[in-house]
Amino acid sequence: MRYQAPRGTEDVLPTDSYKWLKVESTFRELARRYGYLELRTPTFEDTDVFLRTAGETSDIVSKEMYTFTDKGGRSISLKPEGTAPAMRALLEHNLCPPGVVTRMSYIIPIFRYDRPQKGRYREAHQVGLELVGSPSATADAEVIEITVRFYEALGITDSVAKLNSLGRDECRAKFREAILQHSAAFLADQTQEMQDKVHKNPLRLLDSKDPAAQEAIKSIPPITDYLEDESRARFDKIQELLTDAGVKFEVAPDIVRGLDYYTETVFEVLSNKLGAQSSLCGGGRYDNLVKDLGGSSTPSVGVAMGIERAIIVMDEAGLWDGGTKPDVFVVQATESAFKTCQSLVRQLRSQGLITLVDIDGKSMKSQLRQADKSGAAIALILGDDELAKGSVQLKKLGSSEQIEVSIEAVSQKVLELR
RNA sequence: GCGGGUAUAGCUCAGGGGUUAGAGCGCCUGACUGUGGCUCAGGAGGCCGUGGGUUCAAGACCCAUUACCCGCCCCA
Repeated sequence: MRYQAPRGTEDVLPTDSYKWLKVESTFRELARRYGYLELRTPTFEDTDVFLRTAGETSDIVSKEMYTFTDKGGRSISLKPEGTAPAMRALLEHNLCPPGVVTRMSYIIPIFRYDRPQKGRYREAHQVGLELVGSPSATADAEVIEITVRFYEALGITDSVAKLNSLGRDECRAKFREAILQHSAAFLADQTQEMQDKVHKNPLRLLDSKDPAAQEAIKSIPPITDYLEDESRARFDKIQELLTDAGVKFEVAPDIVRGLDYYTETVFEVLSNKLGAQSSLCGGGRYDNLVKDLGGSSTPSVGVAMGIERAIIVMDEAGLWDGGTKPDVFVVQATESAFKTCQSLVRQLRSQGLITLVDIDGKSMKSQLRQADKSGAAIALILGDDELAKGSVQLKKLGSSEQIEVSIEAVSQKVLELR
């Protein structure tokens, strides 16, 4: 136990990786059906990509990035989130000119230097979607719908999609003002750090877990009361579209998100199985991000879903149907059967059957134990008697049924019975 | 970054100053000829997280450190 994985990172062991494959393949299949093509971007980016987009007031960018200077003197950061790099790539390759709608997906590691906890790691993984270039409410609804379908497909049923609108610049300014007014008395008692935080971004007060903060903001009307007509109309339209699509959601004024680039729509899916971390995913509309990166105005909406968090919730809900099991284990009963066993194994594998065989010359008893432990559905036993008859014993593990089949017919028989 | 808890076998955990550190599960071997699971018998496997200190004596007490867990913060 000399070396350990670095703090906040984890190994996915061979016995658990099927969970990751399940989450990723479920996501890929869903993305495929909605026409989202996969984008792959580098693990690190110029630090500016994040400074220009996620915002100075976000903790993620201001204090949680893995930033270093490379040997060429460039400031580099491991990516703490996926949207800004995705937009950088689109811009760089000219894939989002005005008027063009682009759908893309990604599966990435993210890095944040934070104190690890249940559901919170220094290296985490996300699957995400970006619907780029559309200002319409239908786009927001599409992304939210896919998100909810994703969790449905994984069997996660007790989580709730929460939806809010942060409006645009003008109404948000008015709302910030209202928060500051209502919370002035509360803030006076707070630490300097807290005061600074709220003054930089008053919205952050809304999702505070501090009961005193909750009390202070109780009397503030929801932000949706401040929305301009256009934003109001979009928010209503999204809800209508989601309702039509049979997507369950709740409107939640306390959903504000931690990245500064969001405009209007924001949403999360929450679960109570994640300890202090309640959100399974987060997303929203980011109409200014591409412009912030030096492109033309490109209204867009996206979502990022945590893989580890989905797995935690599925673990606790007992939603796994087990990993990959071998179809068949070939047991060599006598020494002289070695070559025939080997060729039988090759034959089975060429048929696409997951086939295991002992490689250490263990006793037959041991081989059958291995077969049992492996979870193989069938054991094929081959010794001198079978060699003479050109047959094998086919044993259904889990029952004690055993039949003799000719060696020519054995692949077919295993395919039928596995 | 702040506060609290935990660290003993592959896993879950006992042992709380005094010989060679234990249990359950798991693993390996065997119970006469070529048959797994159940049972029984035997066996392997421990820098008692790491470093220092106190003591005749430390797995145990003290300090530090690292990791994990729980809260704050933050969020995937």
